Amino acid sequence: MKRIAACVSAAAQALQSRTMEIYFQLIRDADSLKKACGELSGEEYLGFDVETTALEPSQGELRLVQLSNGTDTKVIDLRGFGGGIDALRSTEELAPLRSLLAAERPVKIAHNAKFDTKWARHHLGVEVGGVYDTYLASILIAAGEGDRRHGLADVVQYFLGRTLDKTEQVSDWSANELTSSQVEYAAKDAAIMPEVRAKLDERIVSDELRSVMAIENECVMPIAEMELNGFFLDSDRWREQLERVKTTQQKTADELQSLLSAGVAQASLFGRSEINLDSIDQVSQALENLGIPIPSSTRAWELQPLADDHPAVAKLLEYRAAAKAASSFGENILEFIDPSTGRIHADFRQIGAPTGRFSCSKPNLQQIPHEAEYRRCFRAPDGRTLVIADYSQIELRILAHISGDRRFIEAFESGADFHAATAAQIFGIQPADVTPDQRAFAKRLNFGVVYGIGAQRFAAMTGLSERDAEDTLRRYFATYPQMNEWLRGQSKRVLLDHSARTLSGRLARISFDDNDRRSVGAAQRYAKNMPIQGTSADILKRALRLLHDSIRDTSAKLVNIVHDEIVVECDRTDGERIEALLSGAMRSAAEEFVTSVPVVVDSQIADDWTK
DNA sequence: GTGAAGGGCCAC
DNA sequence: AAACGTGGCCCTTCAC
Repeated sequence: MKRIAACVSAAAQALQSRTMEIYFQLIRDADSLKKACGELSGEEYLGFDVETTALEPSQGELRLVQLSNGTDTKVIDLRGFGGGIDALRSTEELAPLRSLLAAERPVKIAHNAKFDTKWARHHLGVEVGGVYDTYLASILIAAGEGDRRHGLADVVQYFLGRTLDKTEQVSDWSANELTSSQVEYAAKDAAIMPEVRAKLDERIVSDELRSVMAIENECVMPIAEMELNGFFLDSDRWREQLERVKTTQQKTADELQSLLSAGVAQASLFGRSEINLDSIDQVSQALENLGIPIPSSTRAWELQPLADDHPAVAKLLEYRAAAKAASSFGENILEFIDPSTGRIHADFRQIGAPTGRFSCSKPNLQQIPHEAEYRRCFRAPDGRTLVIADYSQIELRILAHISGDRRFIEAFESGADFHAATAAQIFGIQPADVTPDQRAFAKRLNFGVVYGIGAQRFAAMTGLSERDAEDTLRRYFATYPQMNEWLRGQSKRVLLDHSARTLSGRLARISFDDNDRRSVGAAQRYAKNMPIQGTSADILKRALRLLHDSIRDTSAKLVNIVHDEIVVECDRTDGERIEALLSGAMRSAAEEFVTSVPVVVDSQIADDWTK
């Protein structure tokens, strides 16, 4: 065994520097691997890290796997195993490593474990069991406060007061012979993890975040798998749709150009004006030249009222819609199709928002327009089918449960049309007598309340006078007194404890400027919304774990999630069975948190992602 | 050329 | 011109 004394510099303010001794063993053969895995298998926790030649598992080589109990570190060079990277998945030589990784104990500690587990899953064919993600732990502890970064070096600096050298991270991991500096770096990264975990976990415990930490850790592998699975996009269908959009855009662009240049006498001499239709400045100027009163912004909801009287405004709105479709939902998405799988492997951030919601990018599969023309392009490949399930009004159910509001709960218990039921309660009429207008009204109120809407905004939204809007909100809250109490309580409490929590205990630290009414108001609205939005995220994450476990040995693969919706792909013959497993997992997850209101999951089996 | 900020708009 | 919450992406504009 090689012994290296690695000097790790202490925090600047420390009085003495500290020397940490790292023992590591470089493993390149089956016998040593078996022995090493045996030595580590009794540990409760192991630092786990990998070094790779690319960022995407399908595009590179898994070169090193490091495992460490903190003092004894094994650096496994996979170059020597199984005769090439394509054979790693099946080679018997790696069986001891696979079973160590697959076991629930020892728990594997990794920083952004999604990355490491994806590589293990893709190249070693193993699902990593028992994960502790120090990256997610750091984010949970920060709870949205401050602009701290959460890279491993940042976390080590912040929590251990030491500086971690990451310069070798981007070195050449494909070289035949790795340098001693590379191997040492690899060893150190894994070796430090148990200590990082211990330190972070003290905070997890003292901040009462154990329960939400468990939810996050157990969600890592489902998300890793989902990203590896990818979502099939029919590029022919997408191109057809894109052609239609482009034609519309071209046509509306031409029409808008001529309408706008009418205000400028000499503009259309050569048939084309030089107005950039994507420039707010130029378009506003042109509208002004036409004598059209320009609102202080040119957002759609501002322009809409002017559209009836001014054809140029109507055309502008039409153009904007087409331009948006052609840019945000155009050619670019096709570039994300991985040539080796023919599918889109988007990047999901597990704690994308401090509320706990996921975010998604490259591309953002959570903002694909709802219209069937777009959604039908995401489909099951031949022989497969999609199973789509979403929670019915989950946020309103959470609000009903959290606040314990009797009448709001009753509106759900009736099992009838929820918005109609609330309309009946608000207007004091029989459910059968609710008009479509009244129902739409109640619907907007119900959703507005979740976001802490005020009378002013509600008035603008509905066309009511501000007085009438106030009256309506008053009547709404008089109808649901316990909900009103809860919302007011959140408003009040945030001023004292500067935080809010979800039902899993997920924490949001909320700062505001006492002297700034807008800042206080924003904090109060956030304190009302965060527990609701965040509990919904808790539920989805819990559902993903239950689903993951229940479809493990089936043909089903998780392919997308959108806040309250899960999309699974499976063999055609499996559809009904998987639909039952999916809606069962979702219902069970929600019922762990929401007990005083029925939970409803709508599901269907479909060839494509339309409803 | 690159990057940040602002405006706008898609999703839930 | 949003005092309705959470994101990401595209475009223009402007600074370096």
